[in-house]
Amino acid sequence: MSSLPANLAERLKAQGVLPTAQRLRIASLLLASPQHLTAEQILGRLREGGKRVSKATVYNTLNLFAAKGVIRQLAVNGDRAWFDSNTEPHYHFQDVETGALTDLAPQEVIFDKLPPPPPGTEYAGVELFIRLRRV
Amino acid sequence: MSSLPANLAERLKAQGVLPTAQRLRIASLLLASPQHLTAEQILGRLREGGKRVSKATVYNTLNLFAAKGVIRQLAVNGDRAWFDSNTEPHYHFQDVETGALTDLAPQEVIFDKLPPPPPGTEYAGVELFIRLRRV
DNA sequence: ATATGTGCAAATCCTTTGCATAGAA
DNA sequence: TTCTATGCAAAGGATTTGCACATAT
Repeated sequence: MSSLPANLAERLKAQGVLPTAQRLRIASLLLASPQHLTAEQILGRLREGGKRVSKATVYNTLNLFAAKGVIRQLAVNGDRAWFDSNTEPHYHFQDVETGALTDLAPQEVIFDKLPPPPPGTEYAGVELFIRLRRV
Repeated sequence: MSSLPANLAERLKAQGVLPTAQRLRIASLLLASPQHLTAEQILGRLREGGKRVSKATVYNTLNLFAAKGVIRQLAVNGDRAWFDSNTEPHYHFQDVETGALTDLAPQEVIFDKLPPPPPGTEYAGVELFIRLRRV
C-alpha cells in the first residue's frame, strides 16, 4: 500500500533524500515490509544479495533516513540501534533475551491518563516497550 | 525512607550481593535519592569524593546490582546506559536533546488497555518513555 | 585455605570520521 | 563545474575481559 520499489525514488525525493543507488537498495530492503533491522543486518543482507555497499554508507544512510522521517530509529537495548520501517505511531513488544522487537498496533494500547508535558516542553513522541520473558 | 547507609549492607546482603567497600560506596551514592546516573558519572563522583574505585569495578558492580534488582538499568539512548535508583514500577520523561530522564509516578500514567502477552511469554516489565522537546 | 572482588590495561563492539575518488545536478 | 555521496581504513567512545593481587568467609 505504501512503497512499491517503483515509487521509492519519488518517495525519497519527497522526503528530501537524494535517491542514489545505495540509498535505493537500503530503502527497498528495509521498507519492503514492516520490520526491525540493525545496521549490521542490513549490511549483511545487501552483501548476501551481491550488492556492494560500505558500512559507512549504511550508517550514513540510516541516519539520514531517520532524520528525514523515512524510517524510525529505536534505541532500546543500549548496545545497538534498531531501524523500524514503520514510521506510523505504534508500540513494541521486546524479547528480554534477544532484544528482538515486535510491532504492536496503536489500537492495542489505550491510555486512560497521560501526564501533560511540563511547562516549556511539548511531546516529541511516546515510546512504549513491553518486555516479554519466555516461560 | 528506604536505605539509610547503616542499612545498606543488610540490604545488599538481602538481595544476594556481598557488601564490599566499593559496592557500599557505589550503593550509597546511587541509592541516596531517586536519580539516574551513568557509569561515568558514578565513577567521576566517587573520585571527586577521593574514593579509589576502578572503572571495571564500577561497571561490574552496576551490572551486578541490576541483575540482583538493587537498581534498574535503563537502555534509552543507545549510546550509554542509565542506572535508576528507583526499582519500583514507574515511567519516564526524557529530554530529546540531552537524553536526561525524569521520573513519572506510576499513578500519572493509567492504561485503559494493554495487549495480553503472546502465548508462551509473560510480562517482564513495561518501559514507557515520553519524549519531550523544548519549545 | 578457598572463593570472590578489585584494578589496570588491553581488547571488543558499535558507530563515526577523514580523506580521496566517484557520481549527481 | 560544483556539490554531494561513497568507500576504505582509522579513530572514537562505552563496556567487557584477562590476569595478577587483595579481600572475604
